[in-house]
Parts: sequence; C-alpha cells; structure tokens
Amino acid sequence: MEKHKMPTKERIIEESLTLFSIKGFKGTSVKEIADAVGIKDSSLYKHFKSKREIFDTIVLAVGKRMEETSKAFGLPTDANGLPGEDQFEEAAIFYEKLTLEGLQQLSRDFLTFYMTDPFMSRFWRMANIEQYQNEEIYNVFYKIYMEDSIRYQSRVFAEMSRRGILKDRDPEVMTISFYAPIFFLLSKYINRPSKLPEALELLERQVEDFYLCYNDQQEREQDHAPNPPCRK
Amino acid sequence: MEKHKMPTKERIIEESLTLFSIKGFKGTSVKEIADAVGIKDSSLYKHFKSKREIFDTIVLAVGKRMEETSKAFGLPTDANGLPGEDQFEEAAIFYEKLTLEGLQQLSRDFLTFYMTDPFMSRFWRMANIEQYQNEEIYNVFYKIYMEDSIRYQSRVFAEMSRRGILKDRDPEVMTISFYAPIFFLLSKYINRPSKLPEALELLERQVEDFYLCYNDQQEREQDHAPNPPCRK
DNA sequence: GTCTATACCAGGATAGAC
DNA sequence: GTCTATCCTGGTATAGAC
Repeated sequence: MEKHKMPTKERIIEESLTLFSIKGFKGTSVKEIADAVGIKDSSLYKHFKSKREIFDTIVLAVGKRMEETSKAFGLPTDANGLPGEDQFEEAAIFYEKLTLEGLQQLSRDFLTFYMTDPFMSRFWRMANIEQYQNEEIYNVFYKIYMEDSIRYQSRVFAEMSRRGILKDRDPEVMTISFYAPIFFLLSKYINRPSKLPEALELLERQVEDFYLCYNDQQEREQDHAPNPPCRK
Repeated sequence: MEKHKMPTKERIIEESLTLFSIKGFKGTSVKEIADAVGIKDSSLYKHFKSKREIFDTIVLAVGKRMEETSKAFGLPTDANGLPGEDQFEEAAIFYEKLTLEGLQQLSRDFLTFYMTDPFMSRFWRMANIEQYQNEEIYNVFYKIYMEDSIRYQSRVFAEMSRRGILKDRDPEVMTISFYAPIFFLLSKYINRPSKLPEALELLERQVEDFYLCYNDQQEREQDHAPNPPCRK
C-alpha cells in the first residue's frame, strides 16, 4: 500500500469519499474520518477548515476528474454539455467503433470503469445519496448521467442514421435504448463490484440485441443486398 | 386538507417519510418531524419509542403497500418474488394487454404511479438514499425494483415468445430493454413530478420502439404473411 | 502538523405536571 | 397525549502545547 506515502490532505479526501459514499455526509462524523486516516479529529482542521470543505473539495475534484476521463468515451467535454461543431472529429472515434464488437467494447469499458474505478464508483454512490439534499450534487449527477450523455449520444446516433449505419429511428429513443440498460446495470451492481462479470455478461447480450434491433447493415459480412427496414 | 383529521401517529409517519426522503434518516431530526406535525418533540415519544422505530414502521408499511398495489401491475405477490405456477392466470392479464396500446397503457400507468403516488415516490427516494447504509432497505429496493420485476417479466415475455406474440429473442434481454428505460426515466424524473408529461412523452416513444423491435406480428392489421425475423 | 483539552451546541430521549 | 424541563451523548470546532 502506498497509501502511507500520500500526503495527509489527500488521505483525508480519500477516506472521506469512502465514508460519504456509504453513510452520507451527515452520517459521517469528523472523528470517523480522522480515525480512518489515523490522526486525531482536531488535527484534521489543519487541512480543512470544516467538514463541509472536505465535501466540497471532493465534488470539485470529481468535476475535474470527469472532464479528464470523459474524453476517453467520446463524451462532451465543455461546460454546456455539447461539443462545439468543430469538435466533431472526436465523435468520429465513435463511428469507427460502431461495429458490434466496437459497441460492446465501448459499453464494456464504460461499465467497468464506473464500477471499478475507485473514485468514480464511490462518487456515484455519494451522488446518489446526496442528490436530493445538495443542489450542486444533484446538478452534477443529473446532468452528467442523465442529460449530457443522452444529448450527446443522440447526436452521434442521429449522424449514424444519416450515414446508414443505424436504422432511421428516433435518435433519442435509440440512445435511451442503448444507455438505459447500462444505467440500470450500474445502479444494480455498483455496490457489488465482485459481480462485475455477471454484469458484463448481461451487458454483452444487451448490446448484441441493441445491434440486432438498430443496425441497418444486416448483411455486412456479405457486403451486398441492403435490406429494407423491418417496418416503416 | 383532511390532514388534520388524521391521527397523530399517522401524521408522524407521513411527515417523517417526507423528511427522510429528502434529508435521509440521519439528516432528519426528531424536532424537525415534530415541528412538521405540529407538536413538541418530546410528545412524539408517546407514539414511537425511538426515531428508529418510525423509520422501521415506514419500511414495514411500504412492504405491505407494495404487495397490495403490485397486483395491479401483474407483478409477483409472494415472498420469493415468483408467483406459483398456478398463479399464472394473473399473467394472462398481461398477454391480453400486449398490443402496442396495451403496453403503453401499462408502462404509462406504472411510471405515473411511482412518480405521483405520494407514498411510493417518497419511498423510492428514501430507499435510494438509505440503500447503502441499511441492509433491509437495500434488500427491499434491490429486490423489488431490480430483481423481482425483471425475473417475473422475463417469464411473461418468454411465454409471449412461445406464443408468437414477441420475437424469439432472449427473454431477459427483452425485459431489460423494456424495463430499463422506465427505471431510467423514474430515476431522472422522480424528483420533478411537474415534468411527468415530458417523461410520459418520452416513454411513449420508447415503448413504441420496443414494440417495433420485438413484436413478432408486424402485419397484424392485414392478418396474413407472417414475416421472417429480421435476422437470425 | 499532530497532539490534549475544552468549549459549545444539537440531537435523542426521559420524567413528571396537566 | 401534549406540554416543560432536563439529561446525556456525541459531534463540530477552537486553543494552545510540543
């Protein structure tokens, strides 16, 4: 464990996040945090001037962390949740991946990341606990997980429909069809990281079916005879 | 308001649930509850012997309430989450409804119920807050919303595949495809009941698309020429 | 930057009058 | 079954020695 090499301030953040993500802000005492870090509660105030400040620091840190990592999944990176029109090269990464294997890779990485990344999984839980009480957390949680992702991916999927990669269906609906199962599995398994394989197995079948439903190139292997849509 | 006609004990339950669903158990003080009810905090102990007892009473009450109402949606009603084999007449209600209109009705009712039912919407939030801290709540929340629903509906959908109403796809996948968007919308809108129409509009499109993907009777109107599956 | 000691208050709960 | 008064614990935070 290199934990003991970490500066105390970071260790406080670390242990606080763990505790907040289980017991919530109110449910966690300063003494518990101090105990976990291995110092006296009063010493803690040399690093932060209040318990609240620890919490706020975490929220801030997550904001930064998300921005860094969101690019890895081709998610929007600026403040209002939409990439500039000229940022669409990033989206191109998506298009490349839109074979079944690419989609599965992407969704698998996404689920694995949120379930196992020590920072993100704890933040998910903390946000879940605090969302109704804390305006800022609510906005972050709601915006990141339920609005930005959907809005951005809708545009990607719309573009893919235009290119004939996906069927010509409502892009927002397709996005939710793709994203909601991931969100559901995340909610279900976030607290049981040991069951990640089970979650991934389910996800794989889910994405396979998504592809069956919405892929518009059913004869790709043979590379001819573009089929008519099932209906409409 | 007939609130004032209610016995004090019920009013305590009532106000506690509201507060717990926003601030959590730890975040809610006995004084806050008493204030909301309109009595002194000490008086509260004539009705419950501790704050914990109020909480437990709510959890218990919800358990009962759920059992009563779950039947309305054809959900399982016994302890282990599966209806007895002889209970499958209940499921028949499902089959009847499995026109597009029936499915939309069902999902609409479901979402509306959880978002607007004063008891259920608050319980959802409370369960969400307390799930990581409270074993019992976790089990209830997890079991009801993420396991029982899926397991039961999977069997219904499997039966429907067998009858040629739905395509012959993985029943569990179909169930999650149907259920996850509802779960997602519930998570997104549970705290914003005024946006119910927006949620319902999204849901309608979602279910319509589900039907497009999985219904196996694409030419029902004409009642002939059963089509081959899109693939496989 | 960690400790001990302490101030201070809020929250849960009880006793006893009415 | 509601009140006032009170107890006690535990939690946040500060002061000051080392």
